[in-house]
Amino acid sequence: MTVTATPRAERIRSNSADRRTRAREDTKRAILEAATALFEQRGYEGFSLRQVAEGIGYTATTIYLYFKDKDELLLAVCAEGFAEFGSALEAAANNTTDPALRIRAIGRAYINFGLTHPVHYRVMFMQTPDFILSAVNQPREEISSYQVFMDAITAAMRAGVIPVADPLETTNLLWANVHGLVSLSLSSKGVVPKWDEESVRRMFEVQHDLLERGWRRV
Amino acid sequence: MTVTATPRAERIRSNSADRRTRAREDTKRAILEAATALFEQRGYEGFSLRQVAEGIGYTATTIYLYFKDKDELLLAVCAEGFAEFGSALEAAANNTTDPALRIRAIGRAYINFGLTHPVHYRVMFMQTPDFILSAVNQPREEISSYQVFMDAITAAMRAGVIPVADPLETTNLLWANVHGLVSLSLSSKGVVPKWDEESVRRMFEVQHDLLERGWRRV
Amino acid sequence: MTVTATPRAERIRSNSADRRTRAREDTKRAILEAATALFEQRGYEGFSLRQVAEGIGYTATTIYLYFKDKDELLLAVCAEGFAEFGSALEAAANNTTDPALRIRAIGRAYINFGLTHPVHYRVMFMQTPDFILSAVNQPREEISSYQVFMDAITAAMRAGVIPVADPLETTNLLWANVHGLVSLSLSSKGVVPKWDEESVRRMFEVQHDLLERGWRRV
Amino acid sequence: MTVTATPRAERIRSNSADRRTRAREDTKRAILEAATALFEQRGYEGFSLRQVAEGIGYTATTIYLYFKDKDELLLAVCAEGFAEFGSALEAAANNTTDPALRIRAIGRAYINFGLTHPVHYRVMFMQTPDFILSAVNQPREEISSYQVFMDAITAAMRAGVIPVADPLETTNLLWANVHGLVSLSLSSKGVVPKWDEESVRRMFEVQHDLLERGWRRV
DNA sequence: TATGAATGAGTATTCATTCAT
DNA sequence: AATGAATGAATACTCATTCAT
Repeated sequence: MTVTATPRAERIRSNSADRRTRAREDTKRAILEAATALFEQRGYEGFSLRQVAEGIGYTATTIYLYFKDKDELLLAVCAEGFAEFGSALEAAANNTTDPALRIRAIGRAYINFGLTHPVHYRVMFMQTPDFILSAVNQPREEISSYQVFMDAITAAMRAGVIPVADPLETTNLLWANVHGLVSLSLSSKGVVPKWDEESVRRMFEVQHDLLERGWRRV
Repeated sequence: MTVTATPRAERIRSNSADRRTRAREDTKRAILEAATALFEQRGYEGFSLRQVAEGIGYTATTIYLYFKDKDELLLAVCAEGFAEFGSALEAAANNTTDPALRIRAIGRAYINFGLTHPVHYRVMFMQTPDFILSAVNQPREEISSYQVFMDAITAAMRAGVIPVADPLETTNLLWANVHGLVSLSLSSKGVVPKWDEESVRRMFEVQHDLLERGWRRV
Repeated sequence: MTVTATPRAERIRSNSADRRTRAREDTKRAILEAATALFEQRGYEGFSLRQVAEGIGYTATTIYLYFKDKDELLLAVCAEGFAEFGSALEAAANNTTDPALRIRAIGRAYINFGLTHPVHYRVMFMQTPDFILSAVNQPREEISSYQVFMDAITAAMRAGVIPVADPLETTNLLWANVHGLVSLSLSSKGVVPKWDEESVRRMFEVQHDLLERGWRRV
Repeated sequence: MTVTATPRAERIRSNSADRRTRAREDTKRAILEAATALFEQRGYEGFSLRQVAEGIGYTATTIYLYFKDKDELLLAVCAEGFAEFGSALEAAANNTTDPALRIRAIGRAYINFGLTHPVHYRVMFMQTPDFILSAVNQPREEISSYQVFMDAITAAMRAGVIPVADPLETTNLLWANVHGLVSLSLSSKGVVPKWDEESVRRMFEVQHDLLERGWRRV
């Protein structure tokens, strides 16, 4: 089979297919973004397909061409967030081999993700567990990021950097620390002073310094 | 208190007015309680005037005689939450004079409120500030509890129990710590292990121990 | 307690209540009739609350004030038909003591009901059994009329007027005979000749004569 | 059949046209069969173009290339039903020359068709005539089966097997008898006892026996 | 010939709200 | 003070149909 110029018809078909695929993905992306925004604004129950559709100038019906139903759309929104979140945490973890530094780096990445993806963060971590639970058959990316966190902690325990304790509970505790900063900043920015992005980053360092100091020779 | 010669008609009118006022307040209270119960049970979106009314044997229409609309009723429910929250924090603060202990006590009270009033907590601290802000005329009880927190902290700084730093930021940090535990527990209970009530209380003590140790070695 | 003139207020209240009750029943009746007509025209699946409502100038929502849901409305339609049908059959049965005549009388009443209540008849006997079955908890009036039929038949068997055979099957057979005439007339009037009301009544007599003659010569 | 000198181009065109026509008819047939199957399975209202299309691996849109709209497809399905029904009756009629037996055979064929094609039967004989009548352009196969019935009856009258009477009315009566059995079985199976297929066939024989006995020496 | 995208009308049902009484 | 009737807007979802390709 020689490399002939692709026949015209073929080329056209292929281009046309390409274009269609691209258009399809664009639309899907538009829906996803509108959905994310609305979900963040209104929460699970306040969320409506109609409004998503209106937001991007489509009919509600159209959404069904891209997502099976409401839940599938919402799950797609979450999945996206979890994927990116997991990557960010892993990248941070792989950036250093020092166990103490690694934990701080993960924390920083966490804070950073929350501050730069407020909408996704809200969707992922500030909703009733019902919704997430309903997606129980889906592969849980969420868990993967939790694992990154916990691995770093057990490593630090083995290295004697932090006192040995129940790893699950320690992970939860650290997670809660950063989650507290991020989520409170999302809910309080503009209402309570000193919840701007810069303050939050600074507060994280203070919080983590205190932690490390507390861990030392418990 | 002598029986002054109030004219009979006047007395009747007044009594009747009293009775009416009392009856009115009773009904209002009944509605409020039913609303709170439903609210705690079904959450913000699952909440419906019809069901509130049914719960106390009135027509949905009747509620409009006591509250302008759904939002006003919901705001009243929230206001009650803030009031109770503020009282709980104040009570905890007044229970001891030791500055360090007082901070811990406030934290405990905070955790306790969150765990026992999950739905209220959600609405009060885990939503876009829009809804709360829309209650512009309401006195901001929220601020008052913030004040309790901050007062305890500045006192502790003066007493040398915790290192001197920006009081606002320190308050935010402590708030974030407890908020992290409460809110993450609300979102993760049943999904991630060790987020049951007991674990959260235990984790709070650990968290606070670490903090105190960290403060001591600054 | 003397017969005083009823106090004015009382009278007004009572009248007003009466009027309301009457209005309510009128509306309910209107809905029922519109529903019956539509059900007959379009069958179970083609039937829609919206159209019923439009037909009588109400909003679809209004129907929910009178009937819990679609099924309750449809069941009411059927119940009505079955009640009247049962009465008609019983009346006919009680009109004579002669066993043979009684059977013929019941048949005539059956035919008469079908011809004069075509709409109800369609709803009651020409739909998928699914719907009727779904009403399984409802007291089954239908059965009562079936019973009238069967009682007359067993009596006739005991009297030696018709040959002894399985009563259920004999009932089914007689029922099928009259049902065939009625239902075919409903589906064929205007399409096939000789399916007008008068012909049907005449055909019933012929059919029954043949039956009796057949029975006699078994 | 000699190979005449059709020009090559012409031959190609013609073959190609043939092939296209054949392909077209194959597809049409496939659609029709899928439609019939779905129709038999889900009934008139449960029937959806989307599902028909899916069943044969085409898009819903494709169906519009073969049938103008949903109704046209449904009418085609019905037409097939009428055709098959007519054939079945004719076949039964031609199977014997004995006038009495022929009538019974036609009846049996009728019962058989109804029991084995319940959904078709429903649409053909248990609906308001509107839908069928709307198929004005369709040749009325229905009539042809009616004719088969009536021919057998007039023949039987001439042969003295059944008493002479108005042929139309006699046909209607016989039709009603079998229709009663079939249609009541369709509506009552599972609700009323003894309406299973076997009972119906048995009841038909009983019914017909009685008829013949009634006819003898009226 | 076949398809993918899109739409508009339709379905049952729920809810907040208004109005006359 | 309380209610019953009624409405209009909203919800998720399905379907027949059209159009450009």
